[in-house]
This record gives sequence, C-alpha cells and structure tokens, in this order.
Amino acid sequence: MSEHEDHSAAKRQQIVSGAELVFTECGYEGASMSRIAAQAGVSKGTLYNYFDGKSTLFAWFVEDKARRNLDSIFQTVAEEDDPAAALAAIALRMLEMTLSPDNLALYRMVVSEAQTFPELATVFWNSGPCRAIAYMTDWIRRQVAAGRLATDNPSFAAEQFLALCQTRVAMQCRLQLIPKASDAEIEQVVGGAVRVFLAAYGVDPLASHGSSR
Amino acid sequence: MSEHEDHSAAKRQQIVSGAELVFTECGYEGASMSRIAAQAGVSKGTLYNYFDGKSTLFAWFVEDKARRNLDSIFQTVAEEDDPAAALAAIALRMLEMTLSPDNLALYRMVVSEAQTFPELATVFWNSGPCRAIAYMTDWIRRQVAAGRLATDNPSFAAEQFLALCQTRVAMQCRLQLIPKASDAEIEQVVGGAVRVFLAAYGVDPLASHGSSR
Amino acid sequence: MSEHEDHSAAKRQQIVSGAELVFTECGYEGASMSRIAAQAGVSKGTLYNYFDGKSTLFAWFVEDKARRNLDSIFQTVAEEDDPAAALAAIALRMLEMTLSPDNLALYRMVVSEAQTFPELATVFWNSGPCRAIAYMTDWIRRQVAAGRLATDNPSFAAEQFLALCQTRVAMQCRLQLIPKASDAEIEQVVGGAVRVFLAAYGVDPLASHGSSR
Amino acid sequence: MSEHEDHSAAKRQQIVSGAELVFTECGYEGASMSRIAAQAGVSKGTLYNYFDGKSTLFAWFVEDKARRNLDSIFQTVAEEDDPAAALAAIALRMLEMTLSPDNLALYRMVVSEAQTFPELATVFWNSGPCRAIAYMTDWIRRQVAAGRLATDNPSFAAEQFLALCQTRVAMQCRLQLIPKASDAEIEQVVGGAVRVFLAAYGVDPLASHGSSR
DNA sequence: AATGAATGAGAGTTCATTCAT
DNA sequence: GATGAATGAACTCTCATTCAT
Repeated sequence: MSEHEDHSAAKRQQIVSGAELVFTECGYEGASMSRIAAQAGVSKGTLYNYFDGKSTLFAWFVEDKARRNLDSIFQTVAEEDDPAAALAAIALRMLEMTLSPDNLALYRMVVSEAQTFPELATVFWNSGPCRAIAYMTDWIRRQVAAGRLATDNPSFAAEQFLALCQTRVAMQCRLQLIPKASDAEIEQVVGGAVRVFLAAYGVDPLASHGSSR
Repeated sequence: MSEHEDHSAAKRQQIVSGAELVFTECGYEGASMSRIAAQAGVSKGTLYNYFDGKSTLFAWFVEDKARRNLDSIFQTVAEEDDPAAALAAIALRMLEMTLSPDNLALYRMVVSEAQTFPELATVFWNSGPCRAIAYMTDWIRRQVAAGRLATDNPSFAAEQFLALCQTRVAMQCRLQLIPKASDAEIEQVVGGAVRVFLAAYGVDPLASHGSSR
Repeated sequence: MSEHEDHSAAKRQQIVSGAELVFTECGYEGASMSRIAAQAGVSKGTLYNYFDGKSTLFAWFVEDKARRNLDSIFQTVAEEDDPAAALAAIALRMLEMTLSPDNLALYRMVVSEAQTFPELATVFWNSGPCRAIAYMTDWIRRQVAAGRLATDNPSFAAEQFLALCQTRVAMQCRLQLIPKASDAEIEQVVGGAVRVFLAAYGVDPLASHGSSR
Repeated sequence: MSEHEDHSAAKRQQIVSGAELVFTECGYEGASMSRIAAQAGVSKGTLYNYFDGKSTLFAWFVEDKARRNLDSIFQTVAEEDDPAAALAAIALRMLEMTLSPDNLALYRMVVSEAQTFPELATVFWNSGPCRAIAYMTDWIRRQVAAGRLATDNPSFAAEQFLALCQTRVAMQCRLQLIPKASDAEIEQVVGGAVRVFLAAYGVDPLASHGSSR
C-alpha cells in the first residue's frame, strides 16, 4: 500500500469522479473518453493506464456510485415503536434515495445499458432495491413477532410497501416529467402508502381507522 | 390530398415500421440510419426526404409505438360486477402491457433519452401510464358511486393500485434481471394488489376477508 | 454492369492506385488510411465504402499488383532454337521482373506481412515464382524431348536455373544495398547462369564448352 | 571502465536480449517498447537511458543478432579433401543458417525495414551473406590452386554456388509458405547444388559424372 | 420522388517518448 | 541510475447527413 497504491487509488478516484460528471450528464453512449479525460483533468492516455476501456470505466463508475450513494440509506432509520411512524420514516427515506438526482441519473443509465451490461444492472439492484427489500422484510418480521403486523409472507408484503412508495412520483421523476417532487406530494405518497399498508397488514384496527378517509 | 398524401403517409409508415425494429433491437444510439433504411427497404436519402433526421424519426417512432401499442389496452377489460374480479382483470391487463418486450424496450429508450428528448417522455407518459390512471380513476369513481368502494381521492387510489401492480416484477424486468415474469409470479402480484387495495378501500368486509392472507 | 458497376469499379481502381503509392512507399504498417484517402483523392469514409478495412484494401492491392505486374512476363519470351540463347532470354526476362522497383517493393511487403497475411504470400508466390517455375519446367521438358537437354527432374532443374538467375543481384536489390543492378552485372549473371546450367544439363558438349570460362 | 562500463554493458545486453524476443515475435512495427521493457525486466524509462529510442534499439538488436548468430557459421566446416563432400558440408551449413527460424525472422525484419533503416541492411549483409561469399571465394581459390576446380572468377562462382543452395526452399520459407523444409528436400537441394556446381567448375570428370542424373 | 456515393467530424484506443521522483 | 505515471499525436473505423443524378 502506502505511496504507490495511495497515489494510484487517488488518481483512479479522480478519474472516476470526472467520469461521473460526464456519464451523469451524457449517458454512457453520449459520454466521450476525450471529455471524461478533460473533466478529470488528465490526458486520454492516462485514462487507459487506469482502466481497460470505456466499458470498464463505466463499470467502475456504476459500482462506485452504487456503493457510495446507497451505503448509508437504512442505517439511520430510527426504530420507532409505533408502526405507522416507523413506516412513514422508512418510506420517506426510500423516496429520498429513489428521487435523488444522482440516483435517477444512475437508474437511467443502468436501465438503458441493461442489455449491454447486465452485470451492472445486478450491481445496481443489489446495492439498492434488493437491500431495501431485505431491510423491510426484516422489519416486518419483527413486527409480526411483536404482534403488531400480520402476514405470512413478509418479503412480499415488504415489496408491496416499497411499490406503494413509488406511487405517482417515481416514474414521473425517472421520465423527467417533473424536475423534482414537492414535499406535499411526497407527504401524500408516504401517508397513503402507510395507510394502505396498515389497512392490509395492521392488526390494530385503530391504526388504520384512526385517520379515516 | 388523396394519392399524394396517401402515398406519402404509407411510405412514412413503412419507414417508421422499419425504424421500430431497429430501435427496439439496438436502442436509440445503437441504431444506425443505414440499418433503418435497409430494414425499411428504402434508401438513406429517402429517410431524409421524410424525416428531418434521426431524432425526428425517433420521435415519430415513439409516438407511433405509444399510440399503437397502448390503444386497445383498456377497451377489452370486462366490466365485472364483483370489484375483486374486475380489479384482478385490470391488474392483469396492466401487467401484460407493462411487461411486454416491446413496451419494456420502449420504456428503456424513453428513460435513457429522457434528458435529450423530454417531449418523448411526455408522449410515452400520456399514451400509457396517464391513460391507465384516468381509466382507473373513472372506474373507482363509479364503484364509489355504487357504494362498493370508499375513498375521497379516487385518482390517488388509482395510482396506488397501479403502483401495487408493479410489485416485484416490474423493475426486475426493466433491468433485465429476469428474462420474463412467470405466470405464478404475475398471479401472486395481481392477487396481492387486489387484496391490499380492497383492504384499504373496499366497503364490503367480506371482500377483503374472504381470501385471508 | 454498365454505369453502376463501371463507376464502382473505376472508383475501386482509383483507390487501389492511391493505395499502391502509399503502401509502396511506407509499407503496410506505415501506410495510414488517411494518407491513402488523400493520395486517392477521396475521403476516409469512401475508403470504407469500398473496402472493409485496411487489411482488405491491402489484399486487393497485393492481388492487383501481382496480377498486373506479372501478367505478361512470359508471354513474350521468344522461342529460340538455340537453348543457350533461349535460356539467356528467359533469364533476362526473369531478372527484369524480379528487380523492377515495384516488384521489389511488393516482395518486401509480402515478406514482412507473411505472418499476418499468409494468403497474400500465396497469391504473390502463385502469381510470380510459381508460374516462372511452371514455364521453365515446361520449356525444359520440351528441350529434353528434343534431345537438347538431359535431366530426369525437369522441375528441379528449372528451379535451379531460376535460383542461378538470382546470383549476386537479387538479395542486394531486395535489401536496397544497391539502388539498381547495372546492365553489365545483369549480363554477367545471365551469362553465368546459362553457362552453369548447360554445363550440368546440356547434351551438346560444344554448347557448354563453346564459351569457355 | 570496469565496473561502471561492465554494469552498463551487462544491462544493455539484458535489454537487447529482451528486445530480441519481442522483435523476433512481433517484427519492428509490432513490437512495443512496453513489451520489450517487460520482457527485458526493466522499466520503460531505463530503455531510454540506454538507447535513444526504438529505432536505435532495433539497430542494436540487428547488429547483435547478426554478430551472434552468424559468428560460428563457417568455423566448424570440416576441411574435407574431396571437393564434393566439402561443398555438400558447406551447403548444408549455409541452409541451416538461412532457414533457421531466428534468421528468417531477422531477414524479414531487415527486408521490411530496408527503406527505413538502410544501414541495417548493410549490417545484415556484411554479417551473413557477404562473409559466406568471402569464405566460399577463399575456398574455391584454394581448390583452383590445388587443381581441383577451374574458374577465373572465384568470387562469382562462389555466389553462384550460394544461389544454387537457395533453390526451392529459401523463398518458400521466407514467405512462410512452408513451415519448415524437410530433410529430404534439403538433401536434394544440397546434392543438386553440388552436382551442378561441379559440372560447371569441376576438373575431375569423375566427380560430376560419378553420380549421374 | 428516390437514390446511394461521398463526406468529415469524431469516436475509442495505442504507444513512443518524457520527466519528476 | 532506475522508475513508471503521464502525455498527446496518430491510428483505424463509424455514421448522420448531404446532394448530384
């Protein structure tokens, strides 16, 4: 390690950071190695000293982005006692992640290159959605054990909740139909997801009937 | 009009049809005008006689595809008396559409070019998801009027139902993580969406409790 | 045929002619497609409309050159009655061909790319040396039948005569050690080849002793 | 001198040896300085500390190769009393040298770069063919003095003999038309060269008629 | 109206060479 | 003296677009 590897790693990161900007702006096909080199502040030749080629660099970028962006998503979700409050917190967190500009750009790229780089789709999936499902499943299981939720398929229920969180805003943001979801919209989506989910899986009738519509 | 325009319109359609095959197989960037010309059985020059350029042709393709593919989606949904059966029929229909290879390819293209062609994202949205929401909203309104569902925001409820339909399979298909959703999976998603939706918005307790979870 | 093919063939020839100049001057590796395009008076893109790539163009050039340069080599060799005179005429012809600047350049290229383009080496061989051997073999056979030469292996004798023709000058010219063989040198080589050959294979003692060494 | 220069000379040789492998395998253009450095076990920078550049290194390689490979060619040729046996031994030796893979590769390189590096062609010529001619000339002179051969131009006769040795196999090997000459072929070429040479220049009629054709 | 030959800018990639360490 | 990271010019090849026929 030490100097050599540090230096090497630093330069790699510098290049990946430059690549991030260009890929995010132009997409995989639209990004040119020349532009990435310029953005990273290195020569084109240096790009090829550090990465085998454009596709390799793209793979590094996706993995880097996936790892960095999604690392701390679920670590900070407070463990509330009230299922409704906990669900709302989780949903909010999910939406923030899903709708962040960086992740939207990443999603678009991964989707558009899914045929060319199937392994990157897997990386993306594992780093985000898959972990969200695992986290939710675990949380639901604990609630079921505590008698606060009822379902015999926690993993499917988890996926349903996450699907509900994508009501209205997710696809519109992915398609860039709206530049950014408003707080009011997010609140509505989160509230709606929690209500519907608890109506289906909650054991306490008060929880779902409390705020009747 | 008549002969000239007919002829003209026929040729345009011939070109767009050729473009469809190539765009669907290669994506926007990957499709070359040469290959589209060959596929359409015309010369490259003719392409430019009928369309300003690649991006214009792409726009025509997306609109054509959106219109043709999504035209008959909701026309054939039987109007069942039982809300659960009706919802299941609608959900199945939705999923068939969403997961058809052609529509997945179109979705990927529209998403990946959302930054470059924002107007195409709108076309796509209006031709599919937007109309699905409108249809669902309308249907829910009628059910509410008939006393079979209860909600004060039919449009939002509609969007939630459609979001529930995308549980599990939609993103995985879009990312090409799985080649095709199995019938069993589809059934599970559809059944789950109907159950959760009716638990939240159904008025007849039997409807939602009938098939216990 | 007619206009299209004529036009096409003419342009191909125009390009091959441009390629010939550049390949001959720079060799295969040293020749750049840009320079060939400029030399041929067409754009780089046009090169690729007519030839799949550099290697294909090179193959066309070699075959064209081989065909054109060597076509008429042996057609005009006079059929002398005197074996010594006939051999001298053939030898002279052979040397002219072997030592012509164009053929030397072609030889150098074919030799240097023999590993990369083995089929071109075969083309070169078949178009020149191989035909020379066949011609000589045939001629010797007729002389043997006429009782003017004696050998039971005409083909090997032919190859020996052609080898003798390459005494002194051939390798030096191939290596560019001398810019051009002088007439005196050529005469000496030709005379020497004839003398040695007839000493070995002539039946008339006068023929080989006539011009004493 | 001594330590510094020894050290320096050793490193130079180490580099040249690495270069030999790569040049022989890839040719001049195909060899990259990176690969030569790796093969020689030094850094790219060191290459340039010892040699001005690729062309200089190539020149050193050619000279080294020429010197080393051809050094001992004629030292071990037994001095037979019988001219026919001696000629056969010499011819065999010549062919072994000419057709050895290393020398073929060197020949191809020198020929292909003859325009770019004319001085290397001279080096190659002087180290091999030229010395072979000198050796043969000397030998013939001694045979003439001993009354075993007759010619008034020993040098030209020598060149003729060496040309005869290249019958059939030499060009085919240079063009890689055949991977390797068989022993039978070599024997035939050697035998044929000796026979023809002695028919022309031998004084003992028995020598050339002994093995009649 | 239809053609397709021609274009040329720009893509990804390689590599001999330099120079700060 | 040795290193190898950095360079940038040059490479082959592609393709959207134009225009004379």
